[in-house]
Amino acid sequence: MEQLREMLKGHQLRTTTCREDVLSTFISKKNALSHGDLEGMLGENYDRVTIYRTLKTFLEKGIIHKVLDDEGLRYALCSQNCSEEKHQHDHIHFKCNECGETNCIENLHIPAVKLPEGYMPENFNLLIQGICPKCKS
Amino acid sequence: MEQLREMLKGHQLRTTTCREDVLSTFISKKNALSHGDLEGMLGENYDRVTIYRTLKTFLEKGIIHKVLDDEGLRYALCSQNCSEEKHQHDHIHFKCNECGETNCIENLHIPAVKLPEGYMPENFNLLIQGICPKCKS
DNA sequence: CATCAACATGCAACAGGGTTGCAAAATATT
DNA sequence: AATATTTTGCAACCCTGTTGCATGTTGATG
Repeated sequence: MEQLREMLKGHQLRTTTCREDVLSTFISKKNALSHGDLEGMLGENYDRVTIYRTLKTFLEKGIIHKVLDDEGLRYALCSQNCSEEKHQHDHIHFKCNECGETNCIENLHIPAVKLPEGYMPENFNLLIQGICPKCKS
Repeated sequence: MEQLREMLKGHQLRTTTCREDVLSTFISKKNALSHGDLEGMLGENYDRVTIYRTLKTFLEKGIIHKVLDDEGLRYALCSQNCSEEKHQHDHIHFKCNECGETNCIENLHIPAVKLPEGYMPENFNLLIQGICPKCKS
């Protein structure tokens, strides 16, 4: 409750019930969530558009980041305290082909790739698909 | 011309002008293309739906594969001869933040990542964003 | 604790991506 | 040239995401 307000304030955001609810949903569910997921969970309380705008704001402020897989766009909490200026740009995501959940894998770096001459890489995004621990029987 | 027919036949596909045009567009442009890109180039000749279905067919037959970046979904030719059964599942894509083009980087493997216990990876997709050789001045 | 500017929300409307069903057209085969 | 099979175009539809504007909230100030 109180920590939600703190987090929002820390990013220069006013506290509103929608922002608190979206943020606490990201914290409790740990996997990446799409707008549709959030709408399913909170849609009776808030307008679709408000949820879109909340996500956009959180993105800009560095509270969440985009997660892409072959089904579309999702969002997940930034592990580090990212800010408007400085985003952590080195992500590994694992999508389970069984349960469909996508999770960030923390504490793991993407190994260096030596690109051909002339490429100047700025950030890396690795998506691994397979079976997650929960689903392997 | 003739090789297009051969490629289509090789995948058990009837030759139609739409398929030939889409395929030859992928061959001439080398970067990844979205449905919208193709519609822009060929849309006067073919219905949107036909282009969607062509892409879907090519995907299933292993002629093209999906490419994802933060802007959405695109498609690119499979380098190897993939088939319905066997897809090459190890892709590195480079998206230029300057010109917006996304390209496959061939002949480069994704280095092994040691995942936490319990994860069973099946395929890997690495998206690198930065500045491409053409745009670095 | 009342006031007020700045900001957030809901609503309506819209644009784009993507899918499905069905009738008409084109393909490959004989 | 005739036929079965596959493709196409069209209409209709759903989902995602955005914008403009009027109304409602927030938090800072006196």
